[in-house]
Amino acid sequence: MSDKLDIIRHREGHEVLDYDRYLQHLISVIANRLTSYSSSQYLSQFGLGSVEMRVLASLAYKPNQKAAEVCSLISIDKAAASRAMAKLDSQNLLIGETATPKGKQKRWSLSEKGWALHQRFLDVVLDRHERVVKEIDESELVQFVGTLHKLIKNIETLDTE
Amino acid sequence: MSDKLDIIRHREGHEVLDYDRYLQHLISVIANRLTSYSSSQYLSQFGLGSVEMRVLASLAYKPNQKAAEVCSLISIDKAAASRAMAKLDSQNLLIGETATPKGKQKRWSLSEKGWALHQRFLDVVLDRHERVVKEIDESELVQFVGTLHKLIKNIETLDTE
DNA sequence: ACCAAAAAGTTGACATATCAACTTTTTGGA
DNA sequence: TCCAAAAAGTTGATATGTCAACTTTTTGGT
Repeated sequence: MSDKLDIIRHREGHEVLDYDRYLQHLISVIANRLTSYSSSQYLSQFGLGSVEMRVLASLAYKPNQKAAEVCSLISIDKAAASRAMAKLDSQNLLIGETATPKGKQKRWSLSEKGWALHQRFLDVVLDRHERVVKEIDESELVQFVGTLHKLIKNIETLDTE
Repeated sequence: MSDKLDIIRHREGHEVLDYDRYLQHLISVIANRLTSYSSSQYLSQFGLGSVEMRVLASLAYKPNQKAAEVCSLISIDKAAASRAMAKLDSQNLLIGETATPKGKQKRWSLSEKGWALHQRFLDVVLDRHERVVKEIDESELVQFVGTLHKLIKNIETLDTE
């Protein structure tokens, strides 16, 4: 048991959570707000939700990927990816190429239309990001991102201990 | 336009998101994993979900609160709070007291049974927290929490600009 | 005390995230 | 080449988070 950054306070004889220090709470509040706000931006501006836009962005980042590789890159469930890619494909935002002429499974990339949407998406992402990190200087952000990566590493082993 | 901690990379003539630096992505991955893992812990151990447990914990932190005050403290929607409190109350985990004998709206606190469950909840929270922050030292966590609070402040004004 | 307005709470709907079960496709050994 | 096993993908279900519409309760002015 470590006493570093104690997340327990005492109140009238009871132990209670200290919300101001409880990482999971703080992180979840931020993530929920960001996801919700982004989703409403994407839906109103592009007619697609945040899942679809994240998949699209992942295929810009790394084209010619299988569905499973998209899942791995952006930490999304294969069920969500399946539905999102079906929707993107139905709107001709993707190009799917099979390894052989008779193959069924495809590697996906963005179509022209997909790339055009991706550029508009980036504009929205950057504008929002600027507002989110406003008045936080670069060195602090670098440190912060470093800690996020450490947390992700710890979280990967959560259910194996 | 600021160039601090650029979240855009260039790849084959295209601008793409740099996932390793894109805060929203990193934060969401952590929050989703933590919420999902916590929820399964609470459901299997207590038969209640994370929404119910968060409301319970908030009434430990600050007893004798109205539903709206619970919402404000833990940043939860009043719809979710309404459903969670109905469930907690149905299991006799709460005590509700009206301001006057004929009043209808109640201020909520934990019952004996509620406090007992809260103690078990804290054990689970602390165990998980230890694993999440493993090998990250206190000064780094203090800095990290400071940045989280700055982000929360920025996020509060997201839709007003 | 009454009533209109405000606040609080409830209910239904939908987006996101995840799991489990099932189907389809691919892979690799005989 | 054939087939069993593995991998990949699809579909349905459920938990969380949020919004909007509606109902109930409280508040405050007369």
